[in-house]
Amino acid sequence: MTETAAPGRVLPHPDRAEIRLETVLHALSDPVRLRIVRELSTAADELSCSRFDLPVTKSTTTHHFRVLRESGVIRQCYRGTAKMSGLRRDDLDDLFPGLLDALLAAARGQHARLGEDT
Amino acid sequence: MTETAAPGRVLPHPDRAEIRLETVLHALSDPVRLRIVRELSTAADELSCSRFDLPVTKSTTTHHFRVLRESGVIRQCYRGTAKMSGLRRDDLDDLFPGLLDALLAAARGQHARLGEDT
DNA sequence: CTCGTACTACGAGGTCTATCGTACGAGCAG
DNA sequence: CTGCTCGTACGATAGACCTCGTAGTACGAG
Repeated sequence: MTETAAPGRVLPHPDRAEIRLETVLHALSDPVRLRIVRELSTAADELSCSRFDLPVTKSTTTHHFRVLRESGVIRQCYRGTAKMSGLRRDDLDDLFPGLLDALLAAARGQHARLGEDT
Repeated sequence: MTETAAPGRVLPHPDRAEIRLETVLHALSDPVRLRIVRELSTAADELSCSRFDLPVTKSTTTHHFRVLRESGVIRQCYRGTAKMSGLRRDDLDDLFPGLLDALLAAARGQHARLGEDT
């Protein structure tokens, strides 16, 4: 196939320089999204959206993944019908050194402390 | 006056154990509040609300300080008519080790990079 | 007591967000 | 081609949020 990709099959991401701290923090201030990021961080590779067992419908899941992608927290691409997602560690570490690690540690710590779902 | 204190003169703060990461991140996802915290972090001591020159009205300023206090990011107390505010470094460092420093570094870095107001 | 300053409380307007349901497109297995 | 699964788009709704203006309370100075 010579064409680039099917329409709607290409996903817009912000450039590294366009990533803003407030937007990232806002993206992570939602419990569902924080949980996605936490699970994503433990996975060695990228994960498909359907790998997650979230307490919301599929529509809402799509919405949350988009917020994460548009804020620059994750990178997404299609692989067949599956949409793979992975953390943008390199970009985030470059922009905000140590922030992602501290954030993930805090998220895991709180999760262990309060032991909510998942 | 026989009553304990004037109404509204006592400020409710969340206990350390009640501070939630999502709430903290949400509190810091607003540019005005992030700026308050950034200025607060450079001050050796506590500051009064009127020390800040924010691009919003006083009503809105009160609102933002309350969000920060109720999320557990800052501690506030009255000193005469002035309301003093200070970061809850000890509590935050205990709950989320390294997070506050990484956050402040990220905020300063972005501020230096983009050079917005203030 | 009176006044000025510092901050708050309340209500309103406009915007954003999270959530859902339903209907649809893209790819893969028969 | 026919289904099946994965994910999207769109519309709707209810709630939260930022902002403001006005009116009011607490404290200290004169």
